[in-house]
Amino acid sequence: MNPTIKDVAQKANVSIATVSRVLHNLGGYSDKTKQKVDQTIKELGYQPNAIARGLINKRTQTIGVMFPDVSSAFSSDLLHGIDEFAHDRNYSVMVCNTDQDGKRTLKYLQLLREKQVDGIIFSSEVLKKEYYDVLENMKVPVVLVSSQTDFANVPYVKVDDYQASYDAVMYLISKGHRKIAMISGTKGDPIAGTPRVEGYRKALGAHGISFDSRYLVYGDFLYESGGRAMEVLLRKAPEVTAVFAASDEMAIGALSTVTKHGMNVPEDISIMGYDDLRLAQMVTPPLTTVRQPLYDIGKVASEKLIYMIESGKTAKSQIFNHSIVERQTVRTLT
Amino acid sequence: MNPTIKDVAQKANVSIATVSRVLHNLGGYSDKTKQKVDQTIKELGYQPNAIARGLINKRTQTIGVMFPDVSSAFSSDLLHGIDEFAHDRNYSVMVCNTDQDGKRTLKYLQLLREKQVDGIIFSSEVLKKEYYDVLENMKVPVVLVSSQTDFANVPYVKVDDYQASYDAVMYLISKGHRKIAMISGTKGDPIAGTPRVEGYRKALGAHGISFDSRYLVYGDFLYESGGRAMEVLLRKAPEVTAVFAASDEMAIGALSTVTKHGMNVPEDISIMGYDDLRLAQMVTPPLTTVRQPLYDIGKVASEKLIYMIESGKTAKSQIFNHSIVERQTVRTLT
DNA sequence: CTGAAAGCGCTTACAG
DNA sequence: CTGAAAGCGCTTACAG
Repeated sequence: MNPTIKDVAQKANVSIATVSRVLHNLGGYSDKTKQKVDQTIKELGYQPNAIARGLINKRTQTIGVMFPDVSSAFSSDLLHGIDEFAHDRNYSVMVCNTDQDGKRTLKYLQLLREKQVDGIIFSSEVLKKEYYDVLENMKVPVVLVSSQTDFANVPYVKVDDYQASYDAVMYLISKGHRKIAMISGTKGDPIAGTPRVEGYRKALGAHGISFDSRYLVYGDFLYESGGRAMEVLLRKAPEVTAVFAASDEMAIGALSTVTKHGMNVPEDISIMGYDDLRLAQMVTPPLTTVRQPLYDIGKVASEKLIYMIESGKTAKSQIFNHSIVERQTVRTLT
Repeated sequence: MNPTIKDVAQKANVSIATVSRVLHNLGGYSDKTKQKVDQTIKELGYQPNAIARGLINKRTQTIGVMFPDVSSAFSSDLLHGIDEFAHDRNYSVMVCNTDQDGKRTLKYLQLLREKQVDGIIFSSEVLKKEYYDVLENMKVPVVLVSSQTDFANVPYVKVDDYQASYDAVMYLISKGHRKIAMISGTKGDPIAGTPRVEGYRKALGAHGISFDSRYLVYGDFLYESGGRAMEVLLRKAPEVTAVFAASDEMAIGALSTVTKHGMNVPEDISIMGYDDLRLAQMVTPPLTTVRQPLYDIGKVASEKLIYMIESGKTAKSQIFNHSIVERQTVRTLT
């Protein structure tokens, strides 16, 4: 058995109350006492038990984080940022992989509740009513990452998807493109789907380019779907000069199939991605994309959550700036 | 305040002992009692408090996982597997990002200890004596992933790095290559560095190919270093026909610089990676590589750890099978 | 079949 | 400056 506060109290000939006081620098003891206690703590190698402390304080100093897919580059960048800030403030983070499955999500929420986490970060998924209900019931602060919700005022931190998409397409137009296709993410996705499509259409409209439904094809954000989408584009709309994909993975999928067809990027067709994951720089040619500062977003989400936990107030949502990272997959048309 | 066991006891007109019993299906109560209790649990929306339970059981049902870099594709695949199994068994997982920093690692270890985790998975890093000491002191089971140690018998789960590297180079030789360079990971790394270099040398030797020190260059497993390494290879040993990199990232870095120099893979030079991360399939041409089943490794590590926690016994180490995934970056020389 | 009580390792009024 | 005591929300002998 590891020593408890009782053991040090005994050995130091003081009460456990006193040990607790010096442990927390609460004052109200003589220097001599403090020294004695400090020393026997060292001798015994005493470590406080956060569980016992948590029971009485009703604070566990741990936060829960829910991802649709922990192993995606997207989630893991976020997680890195979240973890960084949390640990700085002496919070631990528990991860949960929802697999985008409602049952699983509910089960994890339940688990996090039983474990008495102090707050929850909910990432990249729509906060359904049923989730919100249990969250509300748990009475812990929640912040959304790359997501939003209409239920109540749950703060979120994300990029302006509509605007980012708009800017991306504007960029393509500024490079002389007019026949611009889009590979969208999951159809109907209210966060990373629809708003990006709207940004695309709006940018087109701003330049009097009419929307051609053959130019819009749907994927699911993943690599394979980008490749498939590009296949249909090549077949149905070979005149397209540029394609904007709603994720880097899909953009890279598109890039692969273009190459597979013996064409070159950007000479024959330009491709633009979304996210700026690490792999955007790793492909050949390096991908031009719109960047979301995922690590920072994670950090700030963590910061807001901990602020809410410790202050009891609610935090303000925050929209992060996106930016266009010019690399080598977009050609200027003359 | 959320309701406690006391509240349900009161409302159901039984003692908390009885509530606890029906909660755990311990038997020793009438059907009628069970029904009454079950119902008021539902009515009150009672959820047990795992913290209180943990205090008394000395089990928190949570495990800690330490990664040098949570945001790497490598770590996140592992994490996915770990999380999957753990949650299946109703364990939560706490992640820690060590940044490969000794101070940080020690700090996290301390944190995990205070939080009373039931066990720890230590990934991709050498288990230094100082870490081992505190781990030993914590008296919780530990399993190593993609790592090994000489201290005591801490079980590990990994691939046979030496053999995997040997097989990779043998594969290259079987394709007719004899001038084979290697881009190694961090020099002196006892897990993913040295053994892979040895496998390389051994395979060469097996075919009477003498080792040329100009053909061996060191990186740090990351993309950029692979590119740099390839630059020196191109300059100092342009006659090389194939290069084996000790990580997919480095292989892809090499691939980029080869392309940048106007050469083609695999026509002008063959490249082979190590890991089989998702991105190996995403680059063009898709990377031939040696696969480690990271997700499964994570899962099994989780399984072993939980086995140790629950049985009190120690688990056996396990070597996973690697395999060669043939894609399109290796050419047959005739 | 059921309850009173001790106890897990702490913190925090309260009293002196 | 210091200690005795209550209590956080549970589980588990022990007794009946």
